[in-house]
Amino acid sequence: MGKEGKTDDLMEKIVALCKRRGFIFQSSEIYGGINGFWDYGPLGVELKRNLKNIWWEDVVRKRDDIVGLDAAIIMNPKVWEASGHVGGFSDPRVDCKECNARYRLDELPTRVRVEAVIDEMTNGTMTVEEAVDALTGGNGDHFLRILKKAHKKRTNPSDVIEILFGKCPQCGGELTDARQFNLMLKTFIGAMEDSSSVAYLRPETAQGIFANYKNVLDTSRIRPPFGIAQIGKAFRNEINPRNFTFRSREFEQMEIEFFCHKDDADKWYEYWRDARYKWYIDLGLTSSRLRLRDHETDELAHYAKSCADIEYDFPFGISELEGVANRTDYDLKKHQEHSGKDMQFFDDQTKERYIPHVIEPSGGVDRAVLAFICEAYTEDEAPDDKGKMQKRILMKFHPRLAPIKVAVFPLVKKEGMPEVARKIYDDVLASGLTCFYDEKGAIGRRYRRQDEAGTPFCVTVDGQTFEDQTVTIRDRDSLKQDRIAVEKVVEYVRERIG
RNA sequence: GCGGGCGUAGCUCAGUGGUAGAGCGCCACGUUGCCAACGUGGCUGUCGUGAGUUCGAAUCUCAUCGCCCGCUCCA
Repeated sequence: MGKEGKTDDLMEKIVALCKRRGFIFQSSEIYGGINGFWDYGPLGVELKRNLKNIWWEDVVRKRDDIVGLDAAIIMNPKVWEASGHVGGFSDPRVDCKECNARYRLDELPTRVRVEAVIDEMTNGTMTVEEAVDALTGGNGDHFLRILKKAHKKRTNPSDVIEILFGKCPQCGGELTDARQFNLMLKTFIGAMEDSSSVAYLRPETAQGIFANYKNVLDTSRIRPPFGIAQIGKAFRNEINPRNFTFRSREFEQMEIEFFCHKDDADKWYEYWRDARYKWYIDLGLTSSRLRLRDHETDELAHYAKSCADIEYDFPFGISELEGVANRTDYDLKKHQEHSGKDMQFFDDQTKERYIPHVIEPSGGVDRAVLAFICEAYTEDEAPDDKGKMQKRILMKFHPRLAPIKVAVFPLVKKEGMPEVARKIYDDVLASGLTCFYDEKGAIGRRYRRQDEAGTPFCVTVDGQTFEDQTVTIRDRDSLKQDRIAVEKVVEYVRERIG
């Protein structure tokens, strides 16, 4: 009820599966939930951890030009002043209730200002157009109409003020009260809650890297071009969290700040843009739903010279997974100004002293996890025990990402099969692969449960196991079974995980 | 933040003022021998939360929290 026409909505099915199988739960659900926060369940945490580990392996451990960092979530508030997060976004805003236009409070004229301008207009020292311009910066259709009419009819100035003041300059609608918009979550350091103890939960991980750039340079014997990588939580007090975990108030970023000479910045930008795009493809986002999009010049943030988004076509629309930006020397320069510390690098070969430019590949961990979940979600048909085709739901995770790599079953729960299966299970666990043992219910049902968990391989102990020490191993996607020696199970799986 | 829709068992939902239900699931036992099997028995709810109206509220009213859609926002 109330879901007419949406019962087969893909995103709803995915959210339902995530809960049913223990991938993702709403935070604090037993207390009615809390908007914009999510918990990862037993399968979800494995999936997310696999993704982060693969990223870390690929961008830190397998490279000699990137080092890792794990900075604190709470930093000196001056960091956020330097980065522009405190100043730029904390002005009070008012909205028009009619047309939803949003204004900074200081963009709107005060009553005194309205009185003064109308006064000038009445005296003839200002034209109607100039008056509108003075009051609204030229963007006030409603004000223009009212003032023109008032001018022609010589309306009493105080009546005009009453009509205009506190109304939307564009449509004349009612305005809301002024409200503060600051997307940083705030807390207090120490026991006293006053303005001197205010601190912020970081709204991005990048600043922790910039603030430590000098420390890393001085201690790790590394020099440009080099990168610092970090995975960590960030917090934004989003006005409207939406689309499952896609826009959350607490989220995790995986981010590289890559420092290089200005002359090499374009080259490194292109390198990282293409490398990061390929990374997602290699992990299984092979479909046409992934795309790389360069930003138009007018779309660029004030600190970026160029920027590309790696985007995924989610069931709710095309949205950004990762942004790769050429941030120039903007951030280090800002921190040099605000901290008074020299951020220059001295190249003793070229004898050049410079502030490095920064290429930033910044990805959302939760967004990537969600994209891999959406990509993996598959409905197909498989025969039941009578050969009749039944709907099957499976998660086609890349084996590297799959939360559980292998499940082990006895074909039936007797004749010593559970004991043999248990032994295989223990051996697989000891090898370091995630493994799941299940002996409950019919074999077909156990296979289907693992399909929904995205487990790529299921090993089954049957009667033949006792004759020749072999088991069947079933492929999640094709349903095909191979018969292999018991001692080859780990090797078989490892070969296919890659 | 604005407008609209919605909230009943783990899941999907029925129930429109009079004893909270179905299917699936889950658990146990038996049967069963490779893809959501069958039989028998069992488990599950502050009807999102709080207040109000009423003899009586899952049902009507208000508030609140959460979810979905469209705008808005995303430094």
